[in-house]
Formats: sequence, C-alpha cells, structure tokens
Amino acid sequence: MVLESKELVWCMAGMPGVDISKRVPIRDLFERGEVGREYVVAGWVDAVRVHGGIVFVVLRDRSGRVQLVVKKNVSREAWQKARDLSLESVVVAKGRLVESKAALGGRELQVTELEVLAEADPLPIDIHEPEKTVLAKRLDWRFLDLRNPRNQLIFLVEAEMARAARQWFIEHGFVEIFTPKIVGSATEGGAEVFTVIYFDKPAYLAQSPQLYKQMGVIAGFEKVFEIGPAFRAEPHHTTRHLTEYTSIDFEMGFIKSYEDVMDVVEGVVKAMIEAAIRKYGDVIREYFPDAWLEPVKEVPRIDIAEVKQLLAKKGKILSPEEDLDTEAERMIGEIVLEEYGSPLVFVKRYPWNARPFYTMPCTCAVEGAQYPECCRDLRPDTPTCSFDLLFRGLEIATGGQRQHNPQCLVEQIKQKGLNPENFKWYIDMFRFGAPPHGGAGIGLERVVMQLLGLKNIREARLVPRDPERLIP
RNA sequence: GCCGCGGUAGUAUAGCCCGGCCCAGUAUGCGGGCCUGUCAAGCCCGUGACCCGGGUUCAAAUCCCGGCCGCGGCGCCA
Repeated sequence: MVLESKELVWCMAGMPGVDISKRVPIRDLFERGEVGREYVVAGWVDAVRVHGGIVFVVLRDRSGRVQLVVKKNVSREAWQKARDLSLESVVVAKGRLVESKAALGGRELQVTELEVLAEADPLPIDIHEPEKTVLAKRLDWRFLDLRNPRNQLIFLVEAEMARAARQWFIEHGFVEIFTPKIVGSATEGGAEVFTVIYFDKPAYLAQSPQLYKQMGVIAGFEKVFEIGPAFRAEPHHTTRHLTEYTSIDFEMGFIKSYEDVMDVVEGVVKAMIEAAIRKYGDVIREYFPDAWLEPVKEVPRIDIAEVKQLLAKKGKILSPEEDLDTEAERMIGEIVLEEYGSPLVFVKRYPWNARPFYTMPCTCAVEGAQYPECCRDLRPDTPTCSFDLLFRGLEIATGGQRQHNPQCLVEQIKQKGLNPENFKWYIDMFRFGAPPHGGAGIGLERVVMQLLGLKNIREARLVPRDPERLIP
C-alpha cells in the first residue's frame, strides 16, 4: 500500500504531539505514582490560573483532579498554550510528578509538553457550582452539568444500585426477562398511556411490565425479573414524577402469601442501599449532606388500618377505603423512623378501592376460600394482599399477590368497570394452570433520590422526561 | 388535570406593588492588560439583558389580555 497524505500517516501512527496511549488515570498519580517520573495525563480543563510566567491548570478526568504547573522558562510553547486555555477544553499533557506542599493532594505535574485536543467555547452554565443554575437550565446543558463530580456521582450510585439488584435476583434464582415496551392494550385500563402509531394501528408504550412478567411465571420460569423503562402519560408537575422511568420489576410463583413477596422486596432494596453505601458512602457524605447512609435493619410491616390509627392520633383522619395521600406518607415515614428507627416501612392490606383489578383480595387468600365466591362482592374497603414500600416518606415500591383464578379475574375486571373482552389474552393465561404468585415494582430513580436526599427526581434521571421536556 | 407563583446580559439576581429619576444596578462569566506559587488567585479596563404577541398611556422592564416556558403544591403514582 502506498501512503500518500500526511493525514493518512497520522491515522496509522496516531496524532502528533503527546502520546495519548501512555495516558494514566489522574488518581494513579496520587495512589501509585513515583515522584520524579514522567507521566501523561488527559482530561478536561477544570481551572486556569495565569500568573504571568507561570500558569496553573487544574486537569480533571473521571478519576480525579491534578494541578499542572506550566512554566515559561521550562517550555515556552506549553506555557503559551496553557495561558490561552478555555475552561472544559480537552488537553493531554506530559510532565514530571513532583511533591508540592502548596498543591492540592500534595503532588503536581511539572509540564513539559501540552496539546489541546479540543477547544471549548465559553460555558453556558456554571459547572463548578450547580446550585447556582436552575435545574431546568442545567438539564438543557445536561452533558456539561454531568461533568460536575457531584452530579456524576448520582449516576454512579444509580448504576451500582441497579447492579446490586440484578445480582440479588440472579443469586436468588430469578431469571432476567425482557418484555415488550410497545403494547396493544393498556395494562390497567387507565388513560395514562402514551399512544404511538404502530404501522396502521394504534398502540401504547408500556406503563408497566405487569402482565408480561406474570406471563413469565405462568410460562414456567417461576421467578422472573426485569430492569427496564416504564412510561406514564400523567401530566404531573411534581418533584417526584417522571413520564419515563426505570422500573425494577419481579414476579414469583408458588408463594404462600404476599409476605413472601415483601421478603424479596426487602432483600433487594436492602442490597441496593448497602451496595451504594459500601461503594460510595464516603463520597456521598461529601456531596450529599441529606443522604441516608446508615445500614437498614428489619423493615416494619404495618396494616394500613393501623397506619390510619397512628395518623389519627396525630390529627390526620382518613376513611377506611382511602389511599394514603402525600402528607400521610410523609407523616408515617417520620413516625416509623422515630418508633422503629427504620427509614423503610411496608404499608400492607390496601383497600380494594385503591388497587388495580389483578390484585388478590384477602377474601380469596384465606384457607378454604371458595372460588369464585370469594371475590363476588368486593367492597371499596375490602382488604387486599398488597403493599407499598415507603423510603423516607416516599413510595418507592408497590406490590402484592395477584389473582390467579380466571373466574375471579373476570369478576374483578368487571367490578373495576373494565371490559373483560379487552383482556382476553391475559385471562387466557390463567385457564391452563397458573400457580399462586405475586410480585412488585420498584422505582429506581426514587430509591436513588431518597437515598441521596435529592429534592427533585429529575436529578436522578440522566435525561429526564416530564410533561414539558422532550429535548434534549 | 386543578390551584398558586414566576420569566431582566452566558449564568444567578436587583428594579415591578406606587409607570417617567433605568439608553436598567450587582455578582460571576467572557474579552484586554499587569503579575513565577496560585488554588472560587488578585488588581485595573471593557463587554453584554427587560420571553413572544396584542392592548392602555404623552410615556411600559413596571399596568391589562393571550401564548409559550419555568417553579411549587395537590390529585395520582414508581
């Protein structure tokens, strides 16, 4: 082959200048770097301080920050480039590692060569102090916002929690499944689904993998889980709702009661919280003063009727068929923290009125229950085998036992005012041997939000979607 | 979806109630200058803005209407 152009030679041999393949992570300079040796580092320009013949450049990569010292009398060429650097430009530098009492971390790099790989325009937001810019504006420039270590940490924590959940499920015999997100019928019959055009038919974005994970159990996998997106077309303007979020879902067969399901939720959520604290506890403490960083002991499980009694003592009156409202959830979070020392609490036996059609009513889950009479005339306040999990006063998970008797299912669909015709394929699943089963869904961003003490769930979503925001 | 509050330089804000003293103040950024040990560097000089549309008025950043967007609360929810 004949090489004709200079560019082609560079392509084969690499760019001219400092050899980026010799690059070491900045943290290594402090942890195992030898003083006196030469190193190559590369990253973003975090700060530039020009003092005439000496320029200090703080360089940042994902592992940390180091001060580069660029002196005119060492390399005039490097010094000239350094004094013209704009913040967040990408540079690669070669220099000698030296001890310095004045430098952050006690070491700095005396630069001999400096290359600018990509110049940055003036920044539209202050990335050093995110709180100086409103969240909406930060989200417009999310890729810059995330260069801040605090903001990046949120997603390192999120990744670790998702990893811990996945590991917990696998270790406990759950099979990971991947269910459709384009669906032909709305799961729970509500209006809160996004419509999409699927060739010539209307279709919807899945608001939950609910019916499909049940299919997984009934299909014979017995225990399944999925970590995937869920879509809700509800125009909430709140600090805890997204229209697109990550749901950690599982479903398990051959359960004795919904207590078995709560055992799993408790196991998974504890594993997530412990993993985050183990891996990032110290850094979290540094950036998030409101974070929950204590190990979680046993999680109390309280009847909603009992919860309402506790609330009544504090002056909050709720009727038997009512769900807990926002204030009630916050209050019960405080009460449980005080009485049990737990940031987590299960509230169980929600009334039929407050639960979807597929929920197992307690009238069907008692010994000797007669199908389908047990579900015939459910009252609004009939207790169901269901629960919510609250973390620091916010709902982070919902679950329960599911109705697995096809006749009762039809009955319950009707009682919710829905048309059984629309759920034919779903009901059919229960006509060929469906074991007693249950499951739950955990909102990943909400867990992260509550652990770190974030004020807005949008911070816990890489690129959040809310009723207004579609870009970026 | 309902209720309330808001939209001023790249960013964050003052001014708005009580229209003219505002060709809009401050901080930071940005541009230029001085500076060889700074670390939110400092000092000097400069630059840059009233969300869009309509209305009231001699006069609108300021008052009124509509739109778009943002923030918070609620319902609801993960």
